Amino acid sequence: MRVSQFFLSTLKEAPAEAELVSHKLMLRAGLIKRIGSGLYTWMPLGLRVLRKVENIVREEMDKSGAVELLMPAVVPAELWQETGRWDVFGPQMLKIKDRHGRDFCFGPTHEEVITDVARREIKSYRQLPVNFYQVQTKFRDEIRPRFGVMRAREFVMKDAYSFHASFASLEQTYQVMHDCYSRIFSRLGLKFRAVAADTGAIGGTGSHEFHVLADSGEDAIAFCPSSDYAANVELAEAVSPTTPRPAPAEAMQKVATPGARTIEEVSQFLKVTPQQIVKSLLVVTSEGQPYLLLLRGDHALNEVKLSKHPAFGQGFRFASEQEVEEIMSCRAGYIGPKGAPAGVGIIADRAVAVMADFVCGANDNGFHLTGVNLEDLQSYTDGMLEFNREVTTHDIRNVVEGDPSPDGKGTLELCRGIEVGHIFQLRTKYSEAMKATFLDENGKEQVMEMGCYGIGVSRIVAAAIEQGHDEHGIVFPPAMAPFQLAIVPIGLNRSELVKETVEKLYAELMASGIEVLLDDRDERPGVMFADLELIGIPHRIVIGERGLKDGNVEYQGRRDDKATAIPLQNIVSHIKSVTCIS
RNA sequence: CGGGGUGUAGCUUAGCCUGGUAGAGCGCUGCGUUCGGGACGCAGAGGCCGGAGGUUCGAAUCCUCUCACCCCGACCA
Repeated sequence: MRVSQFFLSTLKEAPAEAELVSHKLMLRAGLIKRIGSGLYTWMPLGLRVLRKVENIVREEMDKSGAVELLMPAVVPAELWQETGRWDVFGPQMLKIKDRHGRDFCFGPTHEEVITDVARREIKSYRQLPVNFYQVQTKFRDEIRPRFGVMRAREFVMKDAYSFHASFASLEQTYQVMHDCYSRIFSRLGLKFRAVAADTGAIGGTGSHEFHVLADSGEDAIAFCPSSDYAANVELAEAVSPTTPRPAPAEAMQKVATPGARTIEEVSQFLKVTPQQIVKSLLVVTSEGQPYLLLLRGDHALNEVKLSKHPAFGQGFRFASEQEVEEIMSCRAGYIGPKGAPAGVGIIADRAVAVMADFVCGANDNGFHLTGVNLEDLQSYTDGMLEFNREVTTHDIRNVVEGDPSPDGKGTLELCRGIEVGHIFQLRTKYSEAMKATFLDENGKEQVMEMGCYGIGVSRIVAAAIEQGHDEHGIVFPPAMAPFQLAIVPIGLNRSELVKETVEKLYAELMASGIEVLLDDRDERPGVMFADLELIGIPHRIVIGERGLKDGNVEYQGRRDDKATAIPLQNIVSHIKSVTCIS
């Protein structure tokens, strides 16, 4: 491809809307153009990258025995109503009406559609298992689209759905997909990690997320360096402390702490560490029942874990400032378990159960209690706290670095990741709701087991840039780069020798099956270098009279800090070897 | 949806507080000089100052309403 026939639109400065490196670079390199919030045009250069990703995904899916189909992007409401998700999915679903006033949505995911296909097509266990997939544009009306295509409303997703005659068969395919995903991300040249995950709105049992590791990632991952344990922090269990609760050593005292409301303020004011403070949070369930949550001062509430507690299954929210005052008769910042009104449930994190001589709010404006022990609250029996009401201990916090690994094989570390893939064992959630059944060997009707497997194709492009960039621009992994090689002629229209050499080499490299971008703009060298580095082409050769008079051209890899002179007659084989084309 | 912020040329922005003919850099067009790391000179094109209403002799500037976008939280590939 010649630049003069292609379309590059690079920018020297990043548009102000972009914050994240990958977003800035994608805009500067002209990969994407924003058309509205969370809506992007993939420009020719960006589309080449997107297609590279899609193709690798397709190849590996096909190799793993999945079969491609394509479902409609616009889906009738009835299918969603069958599973109840028309309402459950809520405003995240873009709902539309046709000219007859019938309801449709722009598909945010396709479990319903594929299950409808399966129940119509599959009658016998002999047709199972089967794994369908598609690469398609999805639309999710995100509350807050951001970071360019990282969290866009319209995005490209590879979604696969498998159907099985037995759970054992589902588990087998699940493992095949797990391996398939690992191969996909390895081939794409990404540093990634598979982690145990929460199943979220999609539902089901077993689930793993695939994360591209990057400091800017939106997800926190807990992993154990001395074992293969890895889980999303949303899920990672904070195990019960094994150390016994120290014996109480202090007497409870009420102290004035004027103006000190946050953990930080209280710890500075009283000269204690956050670990010695119990943090009290007031939440209200959707039924209106208030609960006081107790956490160690340096720990953070895990809302996903809390929502799994039976009392919070229907949802909960933090109490507003006014509600705190109404319920606790005291301002936020000074509330605590001692003397909390009857009728307020109390749930303590496991870590609180082994704290002694701690600090907590006194339920009196401007006062905290020090030297508090569970005995002071009332009586204490076997991990179950009792005082003016029952207090239960649960795992409701995020794990922190240094917590013991739940597999008992060391301590946890934390890192951040960008979720680019997610696999689920759906079991029969959808097949049951939609009556997707088959006849087994005995002629008996059975509900199909299902799995589903998603990859955020467009997100991968952003994630790869997040992981691969330097001060000059994008450093694409070769598998995703829009072109493998850039040819930069110096003085294309001033030197017959350069022109001839370049044309000959370009033809030869193209014939070798290498994706070459020839910069025939006759720009000044600096302009060409800057553009080609910005767009992340992995390999570059520079051809100028200076080198040619010694019979050389220059080669430089995108990550190399300087160029190497290569004799002209060797350059094609050199390029073949660095681009791994034999 | 709650909290914070920003809208001036394709991009980055000055001007706004204190009302008086809208400026710059990059990019773009033409001519010339340059030519191995985002060149230089000259000449140009390009703006309903997000939109609507108001105050005023006069509004980018002050007021009201609206729209869009960005950042922080809950959602997710």
